[in-house]
Amino acid sequence: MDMRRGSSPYDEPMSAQGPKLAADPIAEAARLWEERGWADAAPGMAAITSLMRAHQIALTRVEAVLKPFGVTFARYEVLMLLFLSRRGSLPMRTIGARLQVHQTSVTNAVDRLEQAKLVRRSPHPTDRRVTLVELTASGRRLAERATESLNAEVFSEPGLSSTAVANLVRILAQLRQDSGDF
Amino acid sequence: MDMRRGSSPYDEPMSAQGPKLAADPIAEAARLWEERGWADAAPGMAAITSLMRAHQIALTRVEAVLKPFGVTFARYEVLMLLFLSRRGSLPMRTIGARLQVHQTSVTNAVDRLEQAKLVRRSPHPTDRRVTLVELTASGRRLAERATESLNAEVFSEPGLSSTAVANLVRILAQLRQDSGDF
DNA sequence: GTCAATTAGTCGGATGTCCTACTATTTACC
DNA sequence: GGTAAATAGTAGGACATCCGACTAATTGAC
Repeated sequence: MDMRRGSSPYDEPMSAQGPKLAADPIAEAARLWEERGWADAAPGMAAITSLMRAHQIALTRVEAVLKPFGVTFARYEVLMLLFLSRRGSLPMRTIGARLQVHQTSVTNAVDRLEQAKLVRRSPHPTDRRVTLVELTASGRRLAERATESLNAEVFSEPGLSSTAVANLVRILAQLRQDSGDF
Repeated sequence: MDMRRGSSPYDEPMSAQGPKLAADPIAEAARLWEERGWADAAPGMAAITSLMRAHQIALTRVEAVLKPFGVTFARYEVLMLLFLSRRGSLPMRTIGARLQVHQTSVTNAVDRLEQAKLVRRSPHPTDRRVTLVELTASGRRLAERATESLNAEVFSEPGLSSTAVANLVRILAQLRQDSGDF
């Protein structure tokens, strides 16, 4: 629920009691949850709301770095999947399964990547149902350069201590595993 | 970048050496990052990729619970912002600021909520630029019932220990704060 | 006081995601 | 072997998000 930028009373102007340097809006929301008698759900609400907001922040940072390369994060993920694969080509279906997105999202991303001549569709040699996607030379170059930018500007400095990063990855791995993610 | 459902070689079928019970694909991706000489960026990549995936999982769970109520999470957030506010009405602009979304997203959400007769637009008494949004009686009822469902089915059982939940919230608060979120 | 700058909302367009068909192939069962 | 079931991909539609542009109203500077 978030409710950011709020001081105590959500729709009242800043109280006259002082500046009150902007408390964490998610902590505020959790407090309101407790007041409503939903105390047992407050921590979970705070966790999920935090996740939503952190995702939005991370995505914005990543997209800003990728913008000069003319690709979005969704398309970058497709490029990197191909970049890191052995053969350099993958069936559409496999891309969707690896990235955990719907097949139609893959069709969409590959359409745009193909228009930008970063990937190429080609028929599977034996199974005519399958469409293979492979990087072009410029697609490979872009994947490498974009990754270097992302590594330098985002991944190397995620805005958390290395301990916090490790804990975050561990906790989220637990959550993903409980959801049957792997 | 995730690359889920992968055994070691990304585009090779499951090796003949055994079942190899599906390793964490994000851990796999981090390993590949290191192999490419990007070891210093690997933890950050893993953290951000985990965030993306965890967000997707959480959103899917939440949307599933809200579906019977006929609202999406975006619209539910608007309803709850109004539900928890004192006056029960807020300017469009304030809603966008609190939820940290673009004004046009607020226009979109309020349009749909208004069509569903869950909220109502009304003019601001003194500032004619401002449009106030307020809950209708059915909007208030829906907000309460939807929250009870969400609390019972998602927030009370986030799929993590209470310690993990507390740590997650704390770490993400750090990340949000570093990004100037509050 | 008058006109420029700011602020609030909306509209149209681009992107991404999902869902429900629908077509084309391949597999599998009798 | 021939037909039904499963699999791969695409098309169209619904939503959400952002951006840039545009209108209306309020503020502020001279």
